[in-house]
Amino acid sequence: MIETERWLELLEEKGGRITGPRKAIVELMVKADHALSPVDVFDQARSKYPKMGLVTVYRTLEILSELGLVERVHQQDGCHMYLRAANGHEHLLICSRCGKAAYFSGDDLSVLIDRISSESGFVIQSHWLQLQGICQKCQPKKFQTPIE
Amino acid sequence: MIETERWLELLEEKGGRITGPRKAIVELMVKADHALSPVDVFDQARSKYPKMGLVTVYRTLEILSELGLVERVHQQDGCHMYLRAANGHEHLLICSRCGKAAYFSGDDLSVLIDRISSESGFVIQSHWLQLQGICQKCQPKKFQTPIE
DNA sequence: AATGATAATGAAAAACATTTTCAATAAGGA
DNA sequence: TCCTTATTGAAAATGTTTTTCATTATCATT
Repeated sequence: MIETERWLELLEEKGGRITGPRKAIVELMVKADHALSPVDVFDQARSKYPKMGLVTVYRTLEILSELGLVERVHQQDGCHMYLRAANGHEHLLICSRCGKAAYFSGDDLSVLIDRISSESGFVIQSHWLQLQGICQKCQPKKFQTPIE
Repeated sequence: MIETERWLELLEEKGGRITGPRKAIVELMVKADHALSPVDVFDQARSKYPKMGLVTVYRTLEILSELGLVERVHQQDGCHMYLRAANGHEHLLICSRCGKAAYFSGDDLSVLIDRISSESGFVIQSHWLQLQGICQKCQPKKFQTPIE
């Protein structure tokens, strides 16, 4: 649970208060290994903090996002899921069926980025590399009709 | 305008009808070099087809998207812009200020993908590589990167 | 421990974005 | 030209996110 503490300390350093709803959301996001929508977070967090409001989930995800601890996940069927942010040069590998997340590193895009920068005249600010696939658990079900 | 014809032919082959609203939207998307929201498309397309409804824009973008001709653009401040889809192994370079799009190629992620696939157990379906930056027009002059 | 300033909360309402419904229209084969 | 049916626009519905505001709770200061 050391990671939870770290997130809460960062929140505090930024001038935020540590509250019940925030603790519940942080605990949940720290250990989430599947992308979660605000409503997913809301539902799960209410078991720890039943008075939780959905608005607080939105607000807390925004703060965690500003702190770089959480990131919105981009998927072909929408972009309203959240996940622990990638650290350093990690990139996301995500299951397009169940949202299971894995992180990988090992690419080196710096040469490419330098080249594109000078060819295009753009000042490159960030890059985004993500792999979509089907995780092991979902593979036997690959040919089933997707859940609606 | 040969590209416009190609899009319309693909639409027709798919069993769709070629209509005024669709022609207006296709012409616009073919030559768009900035990411456009459905409302942007709506506004621009109405100059060619004043009766255009916003719903038709949504529907047409969806069809063009199914045909692989148009793609939703993912940006940190939202994912409701559209752009001509990348062809083949092209990837998108987008200005985070004005939405100006450029495409690049020259990466080879296949080795990385094979490695991640076997390490993670995921069956990799697709990959997304995108660079975010500031285009030349949006840069303060003193920071401009000269094009080579 | 009690106090007080104010940050954070939840509920309701508002603001957006997108989709569905449906009657009227128009595309394009017969 | 006719006829079938895909397409359209308007309105309503749906879904997501943000704003507003009165109440509550945190935590620095006593």
